[in-house]
Amino acid sequence: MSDSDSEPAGKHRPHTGRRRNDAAHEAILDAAMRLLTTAGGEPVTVDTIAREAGVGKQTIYRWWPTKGAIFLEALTRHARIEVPSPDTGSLPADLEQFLTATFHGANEPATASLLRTLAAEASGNPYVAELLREFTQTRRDALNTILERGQGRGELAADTDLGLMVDQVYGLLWYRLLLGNAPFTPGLAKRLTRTLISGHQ
Amino acid sequence: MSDSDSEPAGKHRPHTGRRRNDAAHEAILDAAMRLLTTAGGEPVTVDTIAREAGVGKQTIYRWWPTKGAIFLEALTRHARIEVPSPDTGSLPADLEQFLTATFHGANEPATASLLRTLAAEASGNPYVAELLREFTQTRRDALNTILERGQGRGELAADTDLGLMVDQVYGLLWYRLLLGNAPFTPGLAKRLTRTLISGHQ
Amino acid sequence: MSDSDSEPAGKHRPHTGRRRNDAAHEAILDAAMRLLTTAGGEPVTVDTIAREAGVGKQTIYRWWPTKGAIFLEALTRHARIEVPSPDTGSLPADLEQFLTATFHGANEPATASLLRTLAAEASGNPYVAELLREFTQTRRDALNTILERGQGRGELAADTDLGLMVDQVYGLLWYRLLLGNAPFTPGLAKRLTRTLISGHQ
Amino acid sequence: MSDSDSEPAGKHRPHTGRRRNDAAHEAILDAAMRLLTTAGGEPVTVDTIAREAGVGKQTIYRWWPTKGAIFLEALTRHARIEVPSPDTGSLPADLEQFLTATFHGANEPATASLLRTLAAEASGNPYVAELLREFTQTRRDALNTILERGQGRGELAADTDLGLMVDQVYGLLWYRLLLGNAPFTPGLAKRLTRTLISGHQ
DNA sequence: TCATAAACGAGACGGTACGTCCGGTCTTCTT
DNA sequence: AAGAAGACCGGACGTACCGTCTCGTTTATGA
Repeated sequence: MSDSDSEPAGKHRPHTGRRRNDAAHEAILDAAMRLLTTAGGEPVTVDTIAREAGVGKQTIYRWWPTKGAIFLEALTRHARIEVPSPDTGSLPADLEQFLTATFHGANEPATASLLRTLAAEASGNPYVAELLREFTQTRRDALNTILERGQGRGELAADTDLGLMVDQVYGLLWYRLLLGNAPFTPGLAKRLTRTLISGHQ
Repeated sequence: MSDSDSEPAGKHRPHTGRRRNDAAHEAILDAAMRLLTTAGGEPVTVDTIAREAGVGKQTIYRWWPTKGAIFLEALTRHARIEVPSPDTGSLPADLEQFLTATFHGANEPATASLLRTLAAEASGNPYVAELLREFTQTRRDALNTILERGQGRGELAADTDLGLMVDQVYGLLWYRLLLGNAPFTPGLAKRLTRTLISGHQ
Repeated sequence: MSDSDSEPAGKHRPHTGRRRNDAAHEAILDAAMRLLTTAGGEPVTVDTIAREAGVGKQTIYRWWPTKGAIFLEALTRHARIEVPSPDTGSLPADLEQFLTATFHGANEPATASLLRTLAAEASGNPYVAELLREFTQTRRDALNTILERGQGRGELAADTDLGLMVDQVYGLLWYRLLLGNAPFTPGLAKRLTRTLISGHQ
Repeated sequence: MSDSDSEPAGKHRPHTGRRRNDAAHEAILDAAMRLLTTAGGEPVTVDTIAREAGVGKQTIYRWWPTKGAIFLEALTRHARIEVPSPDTGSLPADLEQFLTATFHGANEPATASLLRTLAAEASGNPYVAELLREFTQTRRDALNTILERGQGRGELAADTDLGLMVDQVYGLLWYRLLLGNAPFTPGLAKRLTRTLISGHQ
């Protein structure tokens, strides 16, 4: 008694009531991804996700404000295999490694579906757009760090617009992902690396 | 049939039935664009377009198979100010001119809204996706022509992957358009031109 | 042309647009009744009605504000077989005839289901309650007319509370209907007639 | 194990554990009635009752199987002021006394709300319907006893259908309660008494 | 005095129905 | 035949409520 009463920092009550069911949480994310990849033509519905996850719709809306938010969390969870931030001492090597990993990830059907769907949800739903922006920002930051290191070593001109380089990378990625006009072939990372670096020296 | 076709002088054809009303046609496209640009948060509905254009819904579906198709025609009409295919004899000059015009167009709020909306419609509607792909292809072809001319003059390496270059341009365009993380500043065309060419020499 | 133009009172436009689909209208009422009678335990859903009627849910909500309103219209349509207002010159004869018809109607499973369901909807939905009140009022009026005639002939005491008599009739009806503790047997009309009249002489 | 199993005389299971909280019990019934009478338009929810009573929902469902059961207990508790079973030796006197008490109870707003709500819950929930039937049965029995006594004294014809008389009383009661078309005025008991008895002599 | 057991407030959960919204089609009358 | 008006089917949306299921806490025994 006196313990809890005297608890000086006693800021927030210890949470009473049933706690969030992590199994349901996971089941929802799993179901969302599974449906995205399996259902080729994909009006993936909230009801569908709920049924597939064996979950009540309310449970979804309790934790995610929007369908897009579900997909985004599925994406971040799926992509937790961290983007590498290689530091070999050589910009071309670092960059190629980064690009290889990035394009490899984008080649996974699940990831590709998620990104496509998220882009669709983001338009027309500012909240999802913001979430997506935050997600991409961490990727942009990682790439930017690599470039800055190279620039520090003189591998890029001092006045190089690093933001432009980053956009060229992710622009290519999203463009091919969304328009689907060309695949991410194995040699692409090396070719893009060469092009970017010699373009910005 | 032959009646209407042979009707060059178009004198007095019995012609029962009303002819296509071009005013309505235009009103629809105008309304679509107006709604896209004005309505900040934009569930631009077909009903809304119809009402705004003072037109029956059926009149819309008589001429366009899908909501996305309306937007696409609005886009092409709006962008009929033809993309230039400059031929100055110098690749850097040609390219910069092309990019300047392209980025200038993308900076118009109406165009930007249209492209964003179309991207959204395209996902989940394969037909619109195809239309959009056709639209972009003409742009890609124009750019490709410029690049081939430069390559013919030795301004690009013989083994340059022109498709990659094109994707780098349009990737940047769509990326900044959709993610909205950076604007199309005046100097961008020149900077990108320099970067691309020296990257692919 | 001139007909409609010359229409002198021509107050309101002649109604443009597609007209209400009477087939759908009927199908909905039919489906509602069919479901009520067949589905023994009957949370008859709006979706169910829509599906059974082969109709979009919106079509239902366009014309009826509430589920209860559907049932009420189904009831009035079903009960249009007018309550008789017999006038034989003898109150006992008139009353017995009226009661026989009334109890006969209440014995139909469809009617009984409708009345039970409506009573349920009426509680908790004031609008339906009002509709139901209006419906019952016409029945009360019919009975009241019969009684007044008898009273005019001296078959009932001049100070008889006719409202009470009416309530005794319909009270019995609804009570047995809702509580279901006793059926409407053939002799009931005659017995109730005798009781009421000798009770109010 | 064998301990508890072998316990054949199973006399007094000691009952360890916290005991039922009567304060909560009462709070729930109070809250239910308060909400029914105050909340004019009344989707009186279980969650609402729980919050109003300062009680967890489980505490409600531990003691009552259904929302309707709560209301029914609230009703019985509220109506424990026992229905009198007067025995003055005169049927008219007994009956008038009984009716006066009954109508008086039905005039209380709380009782009226409870009965209306219970009628609603009973439809669509057979269990509540059964509970309600049991409740009304005790009232019917009381009235029936009075009538039988009178019949024994020759105040009613020997072949009188007592069940019909009872239904006439409770029919009137429920009808006016549910339809609300007429109040329970002070003179009603006397008038109904006279009518019923002279109707069934 | 402590272990066991039940009841408690809180609140998340699965499920079902609700009433609304939109896309694309169909129907009516007018032009 | 084409147009404006607007009803239609289908199907997803997000909310509300019911009755169940955990949590951690509190209160009563019996060992």
